Amino acid sequence: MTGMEQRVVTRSERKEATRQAILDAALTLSAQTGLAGLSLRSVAKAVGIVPTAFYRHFDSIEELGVALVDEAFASLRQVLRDIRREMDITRVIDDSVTILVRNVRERRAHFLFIARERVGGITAVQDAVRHELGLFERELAMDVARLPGVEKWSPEDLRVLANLIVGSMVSTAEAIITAPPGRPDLEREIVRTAERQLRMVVVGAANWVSDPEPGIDPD
Amino acid sequence: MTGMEQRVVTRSERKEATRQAILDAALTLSAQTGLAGLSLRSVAKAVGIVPTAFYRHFDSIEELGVALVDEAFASLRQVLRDIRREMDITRVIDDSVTILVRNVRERRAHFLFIARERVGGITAVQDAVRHELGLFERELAMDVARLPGVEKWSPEDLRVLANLIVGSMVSTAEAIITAPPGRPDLEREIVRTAERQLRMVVVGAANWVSDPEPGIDPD
DNA sequence: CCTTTCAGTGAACGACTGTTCACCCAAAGT
DNA sequence: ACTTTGGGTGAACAGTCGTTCACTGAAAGG
Repeated sequence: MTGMEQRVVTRSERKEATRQAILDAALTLSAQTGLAGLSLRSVAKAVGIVPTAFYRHFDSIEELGVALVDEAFASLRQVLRDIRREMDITRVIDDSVTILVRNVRERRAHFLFIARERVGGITAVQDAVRHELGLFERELAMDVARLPGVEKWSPEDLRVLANLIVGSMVSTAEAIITAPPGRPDLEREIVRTAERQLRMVVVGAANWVSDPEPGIDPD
Repeated sequence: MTGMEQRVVTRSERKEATRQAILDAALTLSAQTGLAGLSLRSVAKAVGIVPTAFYRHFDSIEELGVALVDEAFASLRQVLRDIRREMDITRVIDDSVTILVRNVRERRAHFLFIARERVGGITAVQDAVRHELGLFERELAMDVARLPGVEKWSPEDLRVLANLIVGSMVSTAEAIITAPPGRPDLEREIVRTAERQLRMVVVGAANWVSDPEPGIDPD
């Protein structure tokens, strides 16, 4: 470091910047082709380096995929953690939807990546997404169990309700991702729909009575 | 035609058989690589013909993709039509889920294809799926509007409810597709969950009151 | 100042892609 | 019986893919 204000860019800083540029370019490009259709040469061209220079930062294309998955999953875990933390009984719905929408909007590329690879990617990535959502679903079921009125619910009903909520959140996230950017009116419409749907679900849950023993419905 | 019982396979029959074999192989192979990752040579090898023979049946790979989309969409429209037709007020839920599950199971490859291309494919296919689901959602909203107890609902609430139901159905279909084949126990668990979720939604709908004018909830 | 380190370069590899062409030969038409 | 039709064949094309290699030139270390 010099005493001057002028910034001296060290070599490792330049390297890290290039590595991040590769990750950013790969994330952008994979939005159109998918992770499987990602091309080393297209990434290199987008970054502004020659294809072989890529190997100074990653051992292979596959390792780049792993790094992308890690980066995107950090965003996914972040939003799930935020939603779980802000569990205020009085305003769960509005807060949850707000947090979800804000995170998806801010890290749009990451969630687009996850949404794509969740169903279209290689099996390992699909399983990882499912595992993450499954964990959140169980935690959510525990949170919901503490709400008043559901103390007498069967564990299975709790799980089914949590599954319904998570599914609705996935739908909402997909809707936001799919909506063209720079259209706040469409986004607010999605938010309104999501909130109303969650409210309907909650009303349904409030009027729900768990069967203590499963049996055939009497006609 | 001979008077004998022996089957004489005409040339056009052989051609149609090969064409269908190409479609089947493409559907199977695209389940692992996606439509974008489909390779002409891999399809030809699976069918048992030389790569160039492919062009006796399709003008290009892109046209094969279009044919696959058409084939899969026929299955999608079929299940949506079936569900809408069997709208019996007393047993909507069980019937709907049963029809959905049966169709998805029987045409598993088609729905896997749609699920993949719905989020991962090229924009045209994505828009086509969204359009199809949007049509069904509107029709479903009209059907729901005729059920007792929802006559005084606002049109927007009807649309939101239909959107929630469609979303739940998409989740259920994805769950069935994702579940490993030959596991009827997992499948029945998915069916149970789907039915229970729809029942919760219906209970929520039954106890829902549309706001005539949107306003802030009184604390 | 001299040496070492190393991100980036450019050529080359084998394998793969979609597509075209001339050719073959059995079935269909006359 | 002769001709035409047409699905299937095999070679070849230009292009892309991921990856390896020897090399350069400037920054970092001594």
